[in-house]
Amino acid sequence: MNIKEKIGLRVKRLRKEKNISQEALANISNIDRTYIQSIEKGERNISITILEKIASGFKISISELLKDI
Amino acid sequence: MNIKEKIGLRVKRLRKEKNISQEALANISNIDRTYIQSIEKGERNISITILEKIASGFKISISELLKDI
DNA sequence: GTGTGACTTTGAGTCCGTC
DNA sequence: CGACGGACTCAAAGTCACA
Repeated sequence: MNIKEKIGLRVKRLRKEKNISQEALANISNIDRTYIQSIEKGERNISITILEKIASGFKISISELLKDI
Repeated sequence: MNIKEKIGLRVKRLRKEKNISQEALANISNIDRTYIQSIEKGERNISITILEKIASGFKISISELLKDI
C-alpha cells in the first residue's frame, strides 16, 4: 500500500470517527466534495496546503493527521 | 509565515543538523538539487510524495518531519 | 556547493451533473 | 449521502543554463 492510499484510509477513518459526511468535511475544509472522494480512494498526491485544510477541518495538526504514515 | 516557508525552514534546519549539503540531501532523497533549494526557500507547495522522499532522506517519519508545523 | 529564473509536462484541484 | 465521470484551469513536478 502506497502513501496516497494510506492517507486516504486515514482521512476516511477520521471522518467516520467524527461521524461526518464527505460533503460536510469538504465544506468545513474548503475543499471540493469530489476531491475528498478522490483523496479517500488514494488516487491523489495531495499537497501540503490540502493537508493543512483537511487537518484544520478535523481540528488536528498536520503531524497528527499523518501519524503512523 | 505560511506553511511552505515553515517547511522550508524545517528542512533547512534538519539538513544543517545532519551537516549535509543540499546536493547530498538531493541525492539521497532522489530529488533535484534545485528543487530542494526551492523548497527551502518556501516557494513550493510540496506534495506528500515529496515529503515522503525528504523524510526518508532524513531517515525520519513524515509526521516527525512535520512536527510543530 | 549554492542561488536564481525560466521552462514544459503532468497532475492537482474545481465545477458540472448523474445515478 | 456516496460513487463516478467529463471538462476545465492552474500549479506541482522536474529539469536546465548560468551566475
